[in-house]
Amino acid sequence: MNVQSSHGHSHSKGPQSLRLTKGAKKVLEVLERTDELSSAQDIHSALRNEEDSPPGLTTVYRSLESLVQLGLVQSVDFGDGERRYEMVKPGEHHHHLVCEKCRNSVHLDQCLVQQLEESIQAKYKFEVRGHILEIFGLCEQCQQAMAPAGKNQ
Amino acid sequence: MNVQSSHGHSHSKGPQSLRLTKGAKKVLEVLERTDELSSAQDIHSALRNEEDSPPGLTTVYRSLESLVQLGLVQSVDFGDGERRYEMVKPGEHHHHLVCEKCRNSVHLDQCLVQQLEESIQAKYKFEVRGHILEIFGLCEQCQQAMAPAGKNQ
DNA sequence: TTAGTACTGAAAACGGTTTTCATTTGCCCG
DNA sequence: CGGGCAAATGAAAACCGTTTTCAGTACTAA
Ligand SMILES: [Mn+2]
Ligand SMILES: [Mn+2]
Ligand SMILES: [Zn+2]
Ligand SMILES: [Zn+2]
Repeated sequence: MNVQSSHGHSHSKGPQSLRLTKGAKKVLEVLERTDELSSAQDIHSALRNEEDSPPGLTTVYRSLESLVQLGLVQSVDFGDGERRYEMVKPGEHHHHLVCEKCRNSVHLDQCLVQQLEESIQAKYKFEVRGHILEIFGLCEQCQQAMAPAGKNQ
Repeated sequence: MNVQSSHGHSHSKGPQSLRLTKGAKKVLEVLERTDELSSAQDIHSALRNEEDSPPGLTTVYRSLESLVQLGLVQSVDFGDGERRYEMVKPGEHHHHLVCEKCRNSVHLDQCLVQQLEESIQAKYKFEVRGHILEIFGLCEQCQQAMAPAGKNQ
């Protein structure tokens, strides 16, 4: 995986390609110091609160696209229409247990699907290339907070 | 699971509730005879091509909402911003292998997540309530169609 | 019939994302 | 130093699936 800084001018890809532009660096900085998942808007407003000339929302989107392609960031889909992003170990990915009550999420340390790829390949002759997997429910704290009192929702 | 016909007037839920309205029946008819996943728009245009007074798109959305709640239909999210729907065995659900080339999908017969719920519960004290899981790749035909000739995409 | 409620649908609103396009940036080279 | 030029940027508009609004209609019970 070949990560280069912007204006490195390697005579390669066309526009919108895999350079770490100024904007992308700022986006990455925000993600670096967050353990939670952030939407494009989250990132954008974080930057507006701290940068003197923050990148526009469009640039944030474009940066995220590059960062995902570079394997430094993954995009996560909770099915609520708003994509979230987070840093990952380069080239890796993971899934989550998302609490429906407090919205916190546990980052799983191993992918449940990867270890099934072979059997899927064998059984269905299907070449797995990617997948979506997110698990929803209640985290330990919210279970407890729910049990004693009258169940809230 | 208590499925009743519209205007059955059980003195229960408020509006927007779990009745099988005229519109919902038509929607269900469309889904009954399709093996593929259908978007709301798909269903809507199917109905416009065959009904003399087809339900509006709004009604299609509302019907799908009810049908999902009734457990007769599941909504599936491929992460492309357009939700799809399909009939399921009442109260059940399943996942798919989606071919990125021909867009056909294999309906899996067992849920990979359900059998992991216990261990997740044990390891993370997380109460699983739901999940998203879809797998993308290449179906057998598309693999073959790809291998011999110059690889298309 | 009448009154009350659920259902319906056209149009507008919504909200996240993408596209457009004119401007700016900054490296390259003469 | 200047242009020259391609990449990067951002404001505004477009997009597009979905939801909301609200006024009209259909149905049912009394
Ligand atoms: Mn994570
Ligand atoms: Mn299916
Ligand atoms: Zn995975
Ligand atoms: Zn499942």
